[in-house]
Amino acid sequence: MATRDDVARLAGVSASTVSYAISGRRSISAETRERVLAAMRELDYTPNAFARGLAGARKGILALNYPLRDEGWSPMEVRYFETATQAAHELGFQLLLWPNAADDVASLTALVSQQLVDGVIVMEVQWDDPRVELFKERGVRFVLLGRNSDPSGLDFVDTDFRASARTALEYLVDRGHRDILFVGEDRVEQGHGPMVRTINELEASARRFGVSLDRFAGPRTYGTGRAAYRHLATSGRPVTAAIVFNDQATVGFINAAQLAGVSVPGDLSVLSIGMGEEAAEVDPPVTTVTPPVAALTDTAVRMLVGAVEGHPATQSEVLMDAPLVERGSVRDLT
Amino acid sequence: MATRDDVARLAGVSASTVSYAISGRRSISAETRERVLAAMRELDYTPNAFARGLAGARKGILALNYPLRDEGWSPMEVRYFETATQAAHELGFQLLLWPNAADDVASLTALVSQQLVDGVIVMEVQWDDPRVELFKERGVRFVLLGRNSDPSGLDFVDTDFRASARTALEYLVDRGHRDILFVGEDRVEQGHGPMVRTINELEASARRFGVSLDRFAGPRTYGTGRAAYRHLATSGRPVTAAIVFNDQATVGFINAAQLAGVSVPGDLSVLSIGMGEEAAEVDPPVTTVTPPVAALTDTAVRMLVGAVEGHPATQSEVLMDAPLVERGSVRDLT
DNA sequence: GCGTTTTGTCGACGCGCGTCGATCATGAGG
DNA sequence: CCTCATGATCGACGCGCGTCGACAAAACGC
Repeated sequence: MATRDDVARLAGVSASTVSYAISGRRSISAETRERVLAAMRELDYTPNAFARGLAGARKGILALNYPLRDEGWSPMEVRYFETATQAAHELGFQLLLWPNAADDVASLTALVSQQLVDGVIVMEVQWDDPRVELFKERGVRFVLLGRNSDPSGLDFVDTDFRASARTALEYLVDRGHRDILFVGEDRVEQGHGPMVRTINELEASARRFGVSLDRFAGPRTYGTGRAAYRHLATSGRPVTAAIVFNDQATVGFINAAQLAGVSVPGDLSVLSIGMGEEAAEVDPPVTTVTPPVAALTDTAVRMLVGAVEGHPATQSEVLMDAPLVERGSVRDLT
Repeated sequence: MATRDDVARLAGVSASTVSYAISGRRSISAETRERVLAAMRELDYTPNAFARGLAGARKGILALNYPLRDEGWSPMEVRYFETATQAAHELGFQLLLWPNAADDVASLTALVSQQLVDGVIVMEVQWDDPRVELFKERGVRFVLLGRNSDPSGLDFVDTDFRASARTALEYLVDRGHRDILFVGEDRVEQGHGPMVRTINELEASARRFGVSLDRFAGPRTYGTGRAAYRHLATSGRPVTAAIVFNDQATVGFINAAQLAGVSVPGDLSVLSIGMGEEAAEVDPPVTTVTPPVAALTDTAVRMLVGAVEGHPATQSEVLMDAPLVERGSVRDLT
């Protein structure tokens, strides 16, 4: 493998000139730069990542701390990782996945202490998240993809789940639905921000609109959807529409209804919060309110990279709206 | 951040002694080692990853080259990544995801030239895969998770798809099924090894058993399953069982059948190749023949790490069986 | 008792690069 | 003609660690 010295020798310049020709941090005559670049091409030279990381301030590696649950990843979660990786690569960074749990402070400390990464993107942020303290103490740069209970002064990017919940409920109410079932995940107690904010807002809005809101929750599985339908069928409530914030359960819910002879959306409307493109593949295609995953991760990665490279942060607290995509799984009763 | 010199000073030894106390590559008296370890603990010292990578032979980073398709990842694919990450972490390595396509030689070359990684695990291996040549030329250590058309002399770990296909077909034939539909993916032309090997073996076995085998293929989507059922319904063939090698399509296929009033497995049996644990969540739970993902990635990672650390390879060509898990989606006609 | 290995430790060097200070040539300004 | 700023380049150093050779002390063989 060619090194900087090889390039310098071939180009007939000093080693530091090669560095400056690459980085552009000092002025180099056009002619010299050309000679250097030509030598680099000829030798097929690429700077050694470890030497750069050791000598310079920028290491070129980011970490995505994404706690994995037993259920594995849903398509949406995969997209977070996918788009984050892509955004990082576009900016010349590598992306490491750290699947450690939020409270696995020991492992995270060990990882961080190696000084391998320039910063961390923190996923699945809890209401009271120990990672915030940990990274602050250690002087590790980080951006939250989500929010804890008090995110003031922190860099974060999050979906505005209160607004999403309002959007979803209003959409149903506008179409004449007055008896609604909410199917969520059983993670409220664990301080899952999106679920907490969604439920709070749904209940507030339901009260305001004067509509009835039943609730059901379970793990993120197909089976939870079926269980939710059984719950609905046996509850005796005159539910005409369901909001499902549990992507795996959505399909199970719809299938269970259909197998019971209930038509969707003829007899029962379904609106999903959080399902991705796969919602278009279901029969019927599902109307969704979905976080703008690519925009979220893109913003988070750029914020982190901006901090690493010393650009002044243009914005450090970002809330994004989740757009509603109509696909026909909600019937208009009016 | 404390450095090796700080530890040495506190322990009253030289810097190199600290290194040897950590690595154990030279004998150190028990007493000295204890002093060093105590100093490390006191200063909360962790060796700097970049310095290690620069000075030593081992870099502590592996790459997983996993070409991502537009459909994103299925649960199975996620598990490959997940288990590989875990295996790497257990062995003290970090794992980078390189989602570059197999024929994106330029990008892969650029990544490899940075010398950031000790080796690469190659996923989605094609019949004629340019990466094999690329990595060989560049002297990059790699292990194939899969096989190209001529894997002799290469390190690889793969599922024995011929055996899996045989297992699946025999299972159905043993239970009296004589008219079978195979639903696959439309990736045969692109040289997708598992699909090619499976189809070849299925056709050979079908001929041997004297059973009829219809075929349908499509992208890895829920919709493909529905299309497959329409195909079956309009074909007029007396099909009693389907083998589906397309995890997303499996659910769509079953649902379409059920909505048409066809009971699974009462009227139609379904056996999936390649679905993971999520098969248990479907209604009815689906009988599967599934690659041992964790064992595969574990073996691949260990092979790679073994090579990196200079252990003699115990085995460099591994074929693993995909076990059949009965879950009740196949009816016994005998 | 004296050579000879073994054990434990130290100092020095190199990995490949980013960057600081110094140098030298050039041209502008007086 | 002499300053003084500017542009272009070079040499040296340091980042933090792994490892080699050297060396003193201890253990061994006879």
